[in-house]
Amino acid sequence: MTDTSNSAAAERGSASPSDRPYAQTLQALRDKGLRPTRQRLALGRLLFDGGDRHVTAEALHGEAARAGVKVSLATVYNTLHQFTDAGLLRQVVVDGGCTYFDTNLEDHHHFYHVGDARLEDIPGHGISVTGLPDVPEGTALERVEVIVRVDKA
Amino acid sequence: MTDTSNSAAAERGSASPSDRPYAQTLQALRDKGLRPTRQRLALGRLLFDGGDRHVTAEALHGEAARAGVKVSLATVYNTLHQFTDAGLLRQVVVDGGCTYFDTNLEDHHHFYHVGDARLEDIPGHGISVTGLPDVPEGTALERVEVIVRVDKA
DNA sequence: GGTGTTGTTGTAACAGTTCCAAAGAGATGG
DNA sequence: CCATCTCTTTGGAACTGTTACAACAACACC
Repeated sequence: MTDTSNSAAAERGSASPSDRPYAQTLQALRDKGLRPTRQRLALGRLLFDGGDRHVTAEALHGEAARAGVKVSLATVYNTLHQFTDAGLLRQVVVDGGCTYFDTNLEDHHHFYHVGDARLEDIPGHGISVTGLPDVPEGTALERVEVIVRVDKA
Repeated sequence: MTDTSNSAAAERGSASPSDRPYAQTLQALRDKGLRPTRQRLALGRLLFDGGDRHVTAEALHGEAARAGVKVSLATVYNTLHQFTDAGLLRQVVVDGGCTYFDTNLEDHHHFYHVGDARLEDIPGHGISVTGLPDVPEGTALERVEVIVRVDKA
């Protein structure tokens, strides 16, 4: 029963990402020479379907399990790192203890909810940091991170 | 850009720090109802003698050992947290893996040297972050952290 | 299909940190 | 100075998030 290979035909994505959740992931995996395996695609869908997200490895692992996708924690870690290397995710550091991965690749900053260890994008692009001195001798700027720590009022 | 007078150094150093290195620590411990034990005083001296510092628990432990002070790692952790609670230290988060404690209590920001996992104060107080939206409903601002990640050029 | 390459997985290893129960040091009142 | 009570310190076990590893599975290619 399988003449239904239209999804394969549709893969060459130049349309909006919400259109075909896999398209973006698929393309990026190809570009990086990573095989589009069941696990990677499933995780890709969880990550990139819907809006911007901030996940930890453990959280994503649980989510996958709940969604009926059988993936090992090791694979979740591998995949998150591969996605990061492939430029599909960004790693955000806010708190010892665990690592957050952000699907929003734009230059932006975060609110960090101290109480529930949750990360939230700061909306808008109006933020700017002024008065920064030159970086130390012999170093190059990598990124400026602004983390606004907030807690329950 | 404000004038760069160092008020922390002033507050701390007006009575020549090398003179009575314990004084500040002692007083703060008293205020918090913590006994001024050998360990706490020794660590206090290592931390507050000299300029602003950024230490990890492990680093301070090693330093203490090298200085001939016998302190267990558990005590170093305890002490760092107690000092933080007492308002003598500030905890800075830059990278998973380990926790940094900063003796500089002023409102300031950091360069983070990615390569050697080292933290450095950003000199001057001219930095300001503009364009920040209001904090999310039901939360209160705790702190704005700016971390300028730099790496070997 | 065989065969080599790439992925996945469970588990062990690891690092930093915290927890814990027992021993030690400091304060307090006689 | 002793008894006693409380606060500290300590070593080691336990825990957590993460990485390493070796065996097994899946796929691509001839």
